[in-house]
Amino acid sequence: MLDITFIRENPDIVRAALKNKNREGVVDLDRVLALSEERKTLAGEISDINKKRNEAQAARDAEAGKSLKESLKTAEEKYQALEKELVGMLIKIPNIPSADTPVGPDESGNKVVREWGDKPNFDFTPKAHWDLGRELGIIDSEKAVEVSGARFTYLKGDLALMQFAILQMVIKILTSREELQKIIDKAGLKVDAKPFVVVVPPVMMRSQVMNRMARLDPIDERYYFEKDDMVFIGSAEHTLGPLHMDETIPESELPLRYVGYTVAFRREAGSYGKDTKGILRQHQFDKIEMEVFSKPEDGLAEQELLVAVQEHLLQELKLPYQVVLVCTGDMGFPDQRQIDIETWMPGQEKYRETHSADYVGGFQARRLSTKVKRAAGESEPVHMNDATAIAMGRTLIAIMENYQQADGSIRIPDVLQPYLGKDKIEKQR
RNA sequence: GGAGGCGUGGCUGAGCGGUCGAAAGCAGCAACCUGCUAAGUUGUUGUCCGGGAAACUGGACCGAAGGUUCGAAUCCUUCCGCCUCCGCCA
Repeated sequence: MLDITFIRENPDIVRAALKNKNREGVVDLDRVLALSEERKTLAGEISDINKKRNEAQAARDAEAGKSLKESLKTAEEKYQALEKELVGMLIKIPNIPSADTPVGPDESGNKVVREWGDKPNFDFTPKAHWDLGRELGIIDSEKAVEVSGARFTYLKGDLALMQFAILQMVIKILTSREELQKIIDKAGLKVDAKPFVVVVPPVMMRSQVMNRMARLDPIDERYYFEKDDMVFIGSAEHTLGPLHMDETIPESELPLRYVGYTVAFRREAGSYGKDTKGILRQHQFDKIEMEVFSKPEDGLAEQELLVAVQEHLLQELKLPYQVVLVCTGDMGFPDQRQIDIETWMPGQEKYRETHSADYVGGFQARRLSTKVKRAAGESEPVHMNDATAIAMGRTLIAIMENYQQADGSIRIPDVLQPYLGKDKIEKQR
């Protein structure tokens, strides 16, 4: 949610943001501004009534007390109705894109800012991961369909082990001040190398808190348990973000950096028939996610750090990728700036999205009520960043397709070999 | 799942219908004092919203939302959370 004061002072910027997201018809900004004025006036009236009421009570004036009680009730009911309508509209207003975000209608407007790595040259026709997976016996989709339905798979044997190897590699880097310092130096950044705290967060949460995270809509994308009013998370970000809700953090303690490992659930409503083969688009996949709480002025630099971490991980795995600055029409609702990384998938001859880094500013913190206490004494919403460290399924795909050999086996990336104790994946059952 | 208990300021904890934004202690801050690794004395210290240049001032806040009452931290209802015992369980 945006700050109402900001909206009042910058209606044109907000109007532009609505236009970019095709939400002009969804939110009547003039109504929002009128409501906020009305709310202010009414709050003053309520305060006055309360003053008189306190006086009546002190005088034990029953008659005046009764009548004031009535006026208070009327005023408060009006205030609540107004507040409800106002907030209902406020939460439909997307965040304001950063100055360097390209303007565009959809993903066609995204901008590739850099590429890394050489795409592999094969002297044979490279296979897609679903064929490799089936032939090697490390992905079983047929049985998963019978047991769980479409968009579920069994990862087996060395492929499952590779997932754990990646997890260990990533955790080792993110918890090491020295490793982070190397990444920071390499990227030419000026941030502290404070290590990430490892978290295993809940995968279910109250729908109400998900709403405060501005991630409940569209509800069709969530697995929702009506009986308990709970939703499955679509990312560790959803339960890492509220880790400090209703808290005020002294600025000396920031930044707070977390890395969470969870399964993520996506209903994939509306993507029927898209990417149905293999493990690219699953209802369930494991993911390592980073979440950072920072001072507002450090938010963009923290995003740069998260992107640098993502790039470092892909470079360690020697996977070719491109970094994409996501445009206004394609970026997430709470995002101020979104940077995606797409990794080369030779079996499909395409770059596919494997990482996303979302800088949301104070957009989520405002409703979560996570604040920073400045040294001078005042407090304001903290700024938040969330970013993929590794989306397991898609990273496994990239490794399988980039490291495939003429004989149908898959070479294991050098950095992962120590964790797996071998150098290639061969046919197994 | 059954039975009982409890949610008060940064912490501990009193208050059980008006004199309560709330005792006391601890912690914090300031001044004074003191020669031994810091103690003592005194004063002071909650958050949020509005008005004011400021001093200051009006309002709200005792888990949350409703209700009773002229008046609620105190009584009632619902919800959320925590604790103890029993049952069950990884």
